[in-house]
Amino acid sequence: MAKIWLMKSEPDVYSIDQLIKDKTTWWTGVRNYQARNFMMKEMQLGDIVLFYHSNAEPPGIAGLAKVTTLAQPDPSQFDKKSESFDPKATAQKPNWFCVEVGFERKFKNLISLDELRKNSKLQNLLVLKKGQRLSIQPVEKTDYLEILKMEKK
DNA sequence: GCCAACGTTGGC
DNA sequence: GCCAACGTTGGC
Repeated sequence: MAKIWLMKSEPDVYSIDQLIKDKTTWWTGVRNYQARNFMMKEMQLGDIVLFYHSNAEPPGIAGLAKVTTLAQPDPSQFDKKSESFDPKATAQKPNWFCVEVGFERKFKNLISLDELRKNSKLQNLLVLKKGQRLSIQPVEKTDYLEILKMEKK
C-alpha cells in the first residue's frame, strides 16, 4: 500500500507551480540523514507526497505529488558549483540519494499551517510539532484523509 | 563517547 | 530580521 509523505520546499526555491511546468523533478539537495533514509529505504513507486511550502507566506500544503522513480544518487553532491556539493561523496560511494516526484494536483486553496493547527484531528501530524525541521516526514493515512477533507471546505 | 560550539531551518 | 530548536562537527 502506498505510503504518504510530506515534503517541504521553499517556494522561492522550488514551488508547486514549477513542478506543474516540469511535471517531474528530482528531489535533490536533501542533506539530512533521516530524510535521506526515508527516500532511500522507505519510499516506493506511487507513494503520495503532500507538497509543503515552507518559509512561505503563508506556509502550508500546496498540493499533491507522487513518487515516480525510486532513489538514485543525488547528482548535486558531485557538483562543485552546487551548494549541496559534498566533498566526501564519490561516484563509487555516494552519500546522498533522491527520488523523482511527479505532479499530481494543486489544491484550489493552499491549506495553511494555521488551518492545519486548528484541526484538532491532526494531532499526530509531525509538521505541527514545535521545532520539527525535518524536510521529509511520514504522514499517517488518517491524517492524509482528513487533510483531503479540509481541501473541499 | 561527551558535549560545547556552530550552522541551519523555518515560523513568526 | 529574530531566534528557538535542532543536527552536525570536532576537540578532548
